[in-house]
Amino acid sequence: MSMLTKIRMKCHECPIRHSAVCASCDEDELALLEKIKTYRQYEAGDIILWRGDTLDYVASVVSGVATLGKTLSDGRTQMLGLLLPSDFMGRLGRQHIEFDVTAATDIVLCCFERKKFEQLVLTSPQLSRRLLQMALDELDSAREWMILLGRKTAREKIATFLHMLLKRRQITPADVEVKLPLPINREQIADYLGLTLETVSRQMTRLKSDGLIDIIDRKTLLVPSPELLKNASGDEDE
Amino acid sequence: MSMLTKIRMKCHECPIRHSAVCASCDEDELALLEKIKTYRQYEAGDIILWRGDTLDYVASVVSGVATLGKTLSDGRTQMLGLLLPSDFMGRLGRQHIEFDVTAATDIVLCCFERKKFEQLVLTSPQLSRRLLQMALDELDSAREWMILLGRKTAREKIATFLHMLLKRRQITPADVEVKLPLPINREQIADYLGLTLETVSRQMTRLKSDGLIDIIDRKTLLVPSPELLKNASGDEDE
DNA sequence: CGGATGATTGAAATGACTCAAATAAAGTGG
DNA sequence: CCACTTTATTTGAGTCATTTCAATCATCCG
Repeated sequence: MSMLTKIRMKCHECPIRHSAVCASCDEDELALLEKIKTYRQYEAGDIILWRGDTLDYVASVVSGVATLGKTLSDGRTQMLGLLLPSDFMGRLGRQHIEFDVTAATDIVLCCFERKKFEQLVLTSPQLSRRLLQMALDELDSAREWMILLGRKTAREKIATFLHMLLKRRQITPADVEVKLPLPINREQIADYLGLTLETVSRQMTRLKSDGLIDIIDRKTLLVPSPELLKNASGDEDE
Repeated sequence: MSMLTKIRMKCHECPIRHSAVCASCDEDELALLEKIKTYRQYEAGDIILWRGDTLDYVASVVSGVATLGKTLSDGRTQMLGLLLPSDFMGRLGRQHIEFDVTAATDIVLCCFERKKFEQLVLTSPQLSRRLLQMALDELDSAREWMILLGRKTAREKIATFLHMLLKRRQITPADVEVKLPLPINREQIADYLGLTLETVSRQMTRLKSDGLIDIIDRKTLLVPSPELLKNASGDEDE
């Protein structure tokens, strides 16, 4: 991990001010958070936390992408979540982390010392309510992913993944061509979807030849119609 | 759903008093809960909630087993969780439920009117903390299941499932023969593990011929050594 | 006993995997 | 800026685990 320019930022100017764990905090609570926060940066590929590490900090992703994963003893790896800007990492009331956290791209974290943060949660109903809400949201997406892992075909998995990225990026009209940057490589996609990287590659070229996506380069796709992608994802129309 | 004898019970006598959502409530809070609770019973096979139903109640499982599942438009089903005694069902702040909830066995629920319960949560830090803790625990187990669904072999899936049932039932010494009742049938196991019922059946007979389990009848196994089962589950020793 | 439902077993098909090789893109250092 | 190495991705051919479809067996229950 190399040293980069230290970041300082006021919470008011923070890009995730209204979507992160602090979203529903008022000015007073924000001031308290401001006092205990520090920014940290990691470069793509850096391990942020190893499974079993002591959890001295909890953090919000400010910019960049991290992955949450676990590896079985024989090397099989399953990614359990992508941490995108405004996502929260770290579990309250737990000394040790259960998973490996890795920086998929260069990333900036807004870190809070765990003990102090927990203290704050006890006194701030806003914060604890927001935390519960975020945990429940995470639970919902974990369950969505269980359906994907357990029941979807390789093609549906890829389509779901891409459509999910699309949704998380921005609100886009369903029928307009969109450029979609991929934050992770084929192997990581495979680990996220419970596939091999070869299958990921094959299914992506298949989606391409079916006209659902266009591959500009390794890390950039063009999606002519998000709607079509969704239709290929196996989800019922909601 | 047939009418059974109405149940009444004092919270003090409740078998899940110290493990359910009310676990860390004090006497005062308990008294408030007592006022808004009602018991409901369902028979094995009853649908407790359909996806999309209005969520008027939240509830704890007192006895019996329920399943939480979702079905894709073409009929593929994935079970997302087993609700065992002391588990909580219902999501705060949500009008509608996302999943189907089905009684796998005869079941007794301790129900709270959602609105009143949410009111109570706002005023009881004990309750809201416990709720957060339970949500995080559920998140952990959903993630464990993601590893199972994404990366484990059929055999490992069955072994993991059986070992999980064993763990949830009671604290048993790892090397003593245990009787293990199965709360769900082969098809439901298949839906839980992302398999077909034929594969479940085949792998169970294989585990039997390997001496890891003994099949007493459809719904009852004998596990000579939980430790051996764990070894077959693919999890690293923790 | 008979009929229904649940579980097992068999044979064949298949989707995804493994292993291996070929391309493509991204660094690296002169 | 170009050869060279390294890493990421694609493509191919063959294999294998699980599924699918079909039939049999077992168990439960009126």
